[in-house]
Amino acid sequence: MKYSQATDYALHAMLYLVAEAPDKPVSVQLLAEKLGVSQTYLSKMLTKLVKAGLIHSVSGANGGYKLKRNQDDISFLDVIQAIEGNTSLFECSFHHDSACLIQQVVADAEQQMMHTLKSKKIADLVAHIPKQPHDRLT
Amino acid sequence: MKYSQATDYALHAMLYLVAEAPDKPVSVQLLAEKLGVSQTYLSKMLTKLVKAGLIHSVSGANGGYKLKRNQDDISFLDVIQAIEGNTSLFECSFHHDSACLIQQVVADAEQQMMHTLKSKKIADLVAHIPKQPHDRLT
DNA sequence: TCATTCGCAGACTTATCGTATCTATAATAT
DNA sequence: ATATTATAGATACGATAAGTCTGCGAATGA
Ligand code: SF4
Ligand code: SF4
Repeated sequence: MKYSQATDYALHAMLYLVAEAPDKPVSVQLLAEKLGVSQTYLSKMLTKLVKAGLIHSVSGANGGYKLKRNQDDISFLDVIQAIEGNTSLFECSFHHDSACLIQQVVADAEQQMMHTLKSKKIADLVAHIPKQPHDRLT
Repeated sequence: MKYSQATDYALHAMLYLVAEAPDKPVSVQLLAEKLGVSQTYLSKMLTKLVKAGLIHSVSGANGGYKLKRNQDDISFLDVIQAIEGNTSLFECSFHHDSACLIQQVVADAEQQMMHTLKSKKIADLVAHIPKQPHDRLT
């Protein structure tokens, strides 16, 4: 049970967008090269980020992606949920009359995690990184 | 990104073991019937619980499974980790020199969740359930 | 205007993992 | 001994993740 690799890519891409050029659009070509992943595949994740309202896309020549909100508003939770969805870790297919106590317990615990992930902003990491998020090799 | 259905089965099985017969062994046949899942499949999860030290198995006629520890010592986290493993939600394949800040953030958040799951005991739910954990239908 | 550059969307293939079954084996009570 | 029960391995199936290919539409600039 792990976050998908797509989340990994998305986090690194956001990290780059925040650290490098908050205003100027960055092409998927450059991002894909930095992360060592194909353009078409990475674009799927970036599109998800767009639909989640985290970034903004501009078509045409010299286009690319740039941040939509203030960079301090973008949390880890935002990125993770944009990719992984916002379904609970525990969801039973069988619905019965009384409320499910098991789901309740897991949901409560998950809420703790989400709270922490929401408080952590992408920009928080940038400060600790010398120049820019390193290129991924794998 | 969801817990596997096996975790669902394991939780319900543990719930039954705690609620019904903490001492007398319960056969996988009975448990499987209650949960609506095949014996051979459920046995795999129960074996994992055995290896995790949560329950004890006794072979032979009138055998089955019974709790190993005190029932108040068995937390949700114990069961979940027995099935899902204890790997972090976020693990990058690429290891570089400096520590990974992303993994750090997610691990911290996950720790919050684990703390809650550890404080919640299986026995806590039994008190709220009228007679016994209901049979699963699906 | 026209061609180039770019993001977007859908169909598609492949790999991986969860789910589930079957069978054989070992251990224990009667 | 025989029936009963857990355990382990091999195997098959299905769902989802991972990745590719292709065409379309929007914007730029020459
Ligand atoms: S108690 Fe919760 S997990 Fe169990 S069958 Fe009911 S809804 Fe599903
Ligand atoms: S920063 Fe972390 S997630 Fe990114 S490549 Fe390095 S180890 Fe992997």
